[in-house]
Amino acid sequence: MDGRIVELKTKLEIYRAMAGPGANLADCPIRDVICNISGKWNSLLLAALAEKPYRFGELRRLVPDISQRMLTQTLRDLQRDGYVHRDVFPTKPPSVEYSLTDLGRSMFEALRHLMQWAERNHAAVRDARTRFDAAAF
Amino acid sequence: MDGRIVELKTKLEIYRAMAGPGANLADCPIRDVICNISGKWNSLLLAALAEKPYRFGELRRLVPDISQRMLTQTLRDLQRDGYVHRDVFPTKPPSVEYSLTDLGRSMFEALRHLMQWAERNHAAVRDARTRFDAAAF
DNA sequence: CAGCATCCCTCCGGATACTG
DNA sequence: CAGTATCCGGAGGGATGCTG
Repeated sequence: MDGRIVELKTKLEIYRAMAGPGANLADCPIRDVICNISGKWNSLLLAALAEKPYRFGELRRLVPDISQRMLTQTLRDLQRDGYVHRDVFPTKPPSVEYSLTDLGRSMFEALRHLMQWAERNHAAVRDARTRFDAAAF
Repeated sequence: MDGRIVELKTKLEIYRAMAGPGANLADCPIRDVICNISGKWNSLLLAALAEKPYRFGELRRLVPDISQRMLTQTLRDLQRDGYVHRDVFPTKPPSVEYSLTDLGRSMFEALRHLMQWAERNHAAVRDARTRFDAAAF
């Protein structure tokens, strides 16, 4: 299946206007990047770590209703993409500190715009939603 | 300060405020908004419609490997949140045109920062990813 | 042309229990 | 303290067929 090639081509066409003519996309970056920061807890943890480094247990207390499984998994995903650095101190008992990398800080700077917009326009979105649902009947 | 710290605290405070008993995290504005633009096809369709209005079939040809089901559903979701306007022309056969609303354009302006970042730093993210996977074994 | 309906399957994410 | 391991329900999303 040549879906990837086709998709790549459409991506190029679609983003030509905003990316400029020199845009040489090696892959489909938007989905690839956005999918990994749009999880249920990702933006929240990124916001926390952008404030200051935190240890595992601190994050757990800071976000009480995240399951331990999802906290581990989300942190690993963020680390895998290079946004988060993981420091292990072989003390007894061991402690692990998480912090944003330069790449993470750079990315969060872009994400901030969207978070800011979301906070300011949340009411408008919710209004549109209820209006749409009402019109459905 | 530069407003950045304030912004981050705001987000954490929003979370803390509703982290009480019986709190529904679906009310978190950031997640509530971001979740609905972070689907598999959402950013792609938004980018397309930000270019110019399109009809249903045009979008289908523009993004060949989206299933018809997902195209319909994604457009409805975007319309529900007030980002997309749906114009029906009762011609024969009927035609439907989709376009961005003012709210949609406003939101896409914020989203663009993230998309641009993704395009520019996609290689760095992929490098980090392969490095992480290699270190695992 | 622009959808809706149906089947089906993957995988996200919560709950719970165990370990170095 | 900072994780792994396992089970499982439900939402997300693809393929196909039918309609006004």
